[in-house]
Amino acid sequence: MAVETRDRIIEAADLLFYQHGFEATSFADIAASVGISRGNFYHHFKTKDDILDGVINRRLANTEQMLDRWEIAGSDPAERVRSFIHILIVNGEKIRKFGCPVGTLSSELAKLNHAAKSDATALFTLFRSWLCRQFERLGFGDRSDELAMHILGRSQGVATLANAFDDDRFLHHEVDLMCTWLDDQIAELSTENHSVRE
Amino acid sequence: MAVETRDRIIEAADLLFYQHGFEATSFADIAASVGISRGNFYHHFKTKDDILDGVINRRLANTEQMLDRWEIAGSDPAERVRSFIHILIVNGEKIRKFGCPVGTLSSELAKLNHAAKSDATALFTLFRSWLCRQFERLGFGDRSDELAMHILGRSQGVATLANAFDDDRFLHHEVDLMCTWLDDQIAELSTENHSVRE
DNA sequence: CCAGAACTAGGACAATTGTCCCAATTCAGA
DNA sequence: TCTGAATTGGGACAATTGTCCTAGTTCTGG
Repeated sequence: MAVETRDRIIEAADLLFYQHGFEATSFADIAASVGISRGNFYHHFKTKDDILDGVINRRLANTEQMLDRWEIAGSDPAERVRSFIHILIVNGEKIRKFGCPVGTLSSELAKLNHAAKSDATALFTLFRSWLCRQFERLGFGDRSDELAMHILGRSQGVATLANAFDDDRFLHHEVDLMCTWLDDQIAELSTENHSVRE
Repeated sequence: MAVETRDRIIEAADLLFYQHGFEATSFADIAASVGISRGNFYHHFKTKDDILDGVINRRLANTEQMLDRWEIAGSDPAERVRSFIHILIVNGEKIRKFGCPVGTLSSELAKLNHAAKSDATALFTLFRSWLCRQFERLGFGDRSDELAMHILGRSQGVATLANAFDDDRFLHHEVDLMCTWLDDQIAELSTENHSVRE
């Protein structure tokens, strides 16, 4: 069936774009990975940019689904933010090899001046607004987006260095620091509220 | 003279690799930028990888020089670390457009499985050990490398997000946070020392 | 069962890639 | 000034790129 092949192409392209980058991945590479002929591509995707769109949309959908799952998982917002932080460990091996899929794609598209750069940024925005929502529920009000960006940035930096140095210990240590930071923020917030009430 | 041309090639390649990435920059691009013929390249650089080596060595030399300048600038180690943090602001415009030169190159070479990846990591190591030295002088002992990696990671994350969102306010805010973090670390350290003495 | 749509394989196409050669020019040293 | 090395420009080269076409095959709805 058509949809199956299309999905298989996107799935293979997703992986290859992540592992080797968008520019460095050719039609031939994807075709070989899927096991279909190069020419067959044109029927499913008119241009390479179309495949990129497909890949980004797939990532957007998968990410949204993951965040939704965490949201309905019942645990408190702080626990959800911890889930986000722990992606670094869950995907630790891949991150050490290829970096963060979101950050590296965004960087590459920025350099290529690619039209889909804003779509890649939308992936970041998905995490950003989700994190922001969690902080709002924790009572951080206007500071929520700031905190969301902070933790998003921290994980990006950890991914970049863990990749550069292939360092698992660093990754774990920084995850601990981020969790501590989260606890501190929550603790500080509650003392603030106390002093406001008094 | 030969050296002049060679340097002009490396300088142009350095800029293009930073702005558009290594893979996306062709011989023709560099030649056009320098204003010499494509064929003339072969006399100076046998392969594209040779140019990359030249660029990385140039960056290594420039970085070392910059760090040395900061080191002899007389101010205390904390001030030096602040100098490092403020690169994010000094180079803010470029970073928002193209990301961190060190981090993005390192990521790209990791994905390309390129032989020069370790050389790119050496650029990180330059900053890492320099920062480590400053923390040691501040009295952080065994924790110095940890702190160096922490601040290195923070700035990487800030660069990635400032680039993705083209956000100058975020960049400035995070720089402030990093400086505050540094002050806190130093303050905590001095109270620790006090309690040890008592 | 059959017409038309969906799909596939294979290759053509011009453009670009990194690499390389060669003839012309410039330069340095005797 | 003369010689040989260093440098340069203008391509040639095969390989690969993204794009596109065409002729077959498979599938589906009536």
